[in-house]
Amino acid sequence: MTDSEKPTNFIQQIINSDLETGTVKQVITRFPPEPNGYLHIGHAKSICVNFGIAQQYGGGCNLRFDDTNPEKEDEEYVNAIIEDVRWLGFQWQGDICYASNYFDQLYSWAQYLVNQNLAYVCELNAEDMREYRGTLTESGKNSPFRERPAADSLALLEQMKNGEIDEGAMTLRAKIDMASPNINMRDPVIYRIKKMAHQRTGDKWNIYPSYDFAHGQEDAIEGVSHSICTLEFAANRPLYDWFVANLPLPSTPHQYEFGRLNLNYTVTSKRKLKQLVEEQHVEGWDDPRMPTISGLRRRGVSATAIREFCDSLAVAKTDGVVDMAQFEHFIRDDLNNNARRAMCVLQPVLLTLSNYDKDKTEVFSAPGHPGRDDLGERSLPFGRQIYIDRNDFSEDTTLSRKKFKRLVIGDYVRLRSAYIIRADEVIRDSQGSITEIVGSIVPDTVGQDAPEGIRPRGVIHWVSAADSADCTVKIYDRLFSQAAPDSGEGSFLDHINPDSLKLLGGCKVEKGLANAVAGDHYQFEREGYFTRDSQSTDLVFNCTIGLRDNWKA
RNA sequence: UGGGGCGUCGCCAAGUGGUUAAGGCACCGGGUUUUGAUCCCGGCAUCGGAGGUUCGAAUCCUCCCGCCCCAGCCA
Repeated sequence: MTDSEKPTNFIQQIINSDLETGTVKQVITRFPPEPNGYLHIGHAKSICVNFGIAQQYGGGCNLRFDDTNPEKEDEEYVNAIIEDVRWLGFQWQGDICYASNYFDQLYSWAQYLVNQNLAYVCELNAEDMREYRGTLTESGKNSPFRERPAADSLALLEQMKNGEIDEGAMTLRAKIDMASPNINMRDPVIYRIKKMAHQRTGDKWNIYPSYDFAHGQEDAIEGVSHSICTLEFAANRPLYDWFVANLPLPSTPHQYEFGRLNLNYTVTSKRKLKQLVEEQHVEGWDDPRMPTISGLRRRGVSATAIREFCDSLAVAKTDGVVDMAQFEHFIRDDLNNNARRAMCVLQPVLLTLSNYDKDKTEVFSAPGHPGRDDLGERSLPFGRQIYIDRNDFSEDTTLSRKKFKRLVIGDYVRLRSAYIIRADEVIRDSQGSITEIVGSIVPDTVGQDAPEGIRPRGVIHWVSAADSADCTVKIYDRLFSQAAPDSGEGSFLDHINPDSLKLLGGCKVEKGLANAVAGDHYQFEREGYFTRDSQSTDLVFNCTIGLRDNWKA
């Protein structure tokens, strides 16, 4: 779908109307990750939405770290997130923003609220506070500290800030309505004591603002016009608006929520991904089986594919689960159009062409891509001995041509970009397994149609035995064997697929790929799409995704 | 259960009172093909349910059913 055909989503409709009425002059959005984990495919949608809208309306999008909880955050994540956003192809407006840059301002707004008699220092402990909060059906009760004089709260807040109060002993709470049907409005905590160094502000603070007290104000400071987040924050919107209404903010941002991306056969929750990493169910955040941006990148998924996929998703208020096949479609689509072709034999078996001179070699030329001349040509050395895949050979002569379009003893097949050959006999070891196939070429068939009377069953790939490179290939399957690993009884860990990684050693690849670079994409013809693994020094290829395979055996 | 949100083909999703109810994915047929790929052609829903308003409803009203989110000093 092109942009012009794409329907206007509900956020764009709101923006259009804001622009028309003049309530908004310049569209500013933001992508606000908390640096407590790596970005995943779900974030990619949010990134595409936020940066995409800013781009569409000629505005800007901020990259802002919502670093209000030093307990869970780390600089490693900050750096990984920056790299991922950049790799996805987006550029934020101006400098990178941090919630922690606004801590002073936030603190003075907290004092402002106290002075307005709209916040107070509460000494209820966590347990009591829960008790006082009430339940979904019963309203809460006022804290006994609710009517504390502003001057006292101010002094206490200062002591909290200075580290003179124990963690958990006090909080600063907004004074709203303990009887509100929206639990978020029942005097929410806006500052809590955490005597903990922050990765950016060091030990300056002993108290940190809560998400609710920070987010809208950050938006206001940055002039964000449309603060777009996911559905689960909808219940926080009244609180967001309450701060915007009661604080002397430089602008009045608004929050809008859309449905986050869910994909089947995987998990998109930083908490769970972190667990997979920490409990070593995977190699790390960038394990190619992970739905993280870094994992997908290492797997060989292109940024373009991720963007196209995200753009194909609707921005709406429904929260569905997208079929992994839909993502895979965009991965294949991009790779099919852009990946260079190459041949790699995954399970090699030696094939000797008995009628081809021992000392003779030829070099054939094959296109880098069947439909793209700009990808040039590649050279394929050929000789008396080549490797083909064990799966491309059978001794069963009863196999129909339709059912088995590969090499069968006594029959013909086309070697891709080379000769038509025939299989004549097999050589076995003492165990009886095939160690070598002996065959023969049909002369003058390179680049030529099959001669009269010879009908190759199909086309198979191959590689020169003398002039190819050894490599290892990693084939991945879905990390979880259940479509919804999250749901149901038990842990999502119970549904980890034990066979999600298959390691194939001793593969043979075209010599030209011996120096392949991680991030370059290849289609190993008749197999799938691959990229060199960035974490190995040896020649290791990760299978990004297999080719579509429509034939039914 | 109180509040908020959502229910259109297996999945995603257009649709905002009058359309043969878009499109994509998946799937099923067929064609092309030196990749069983790509590509091409064709097939594939009466809109959660029941009432009602209307000449006319997926679109409006009523009731019902189902799913998601909120009771962190997480975000």
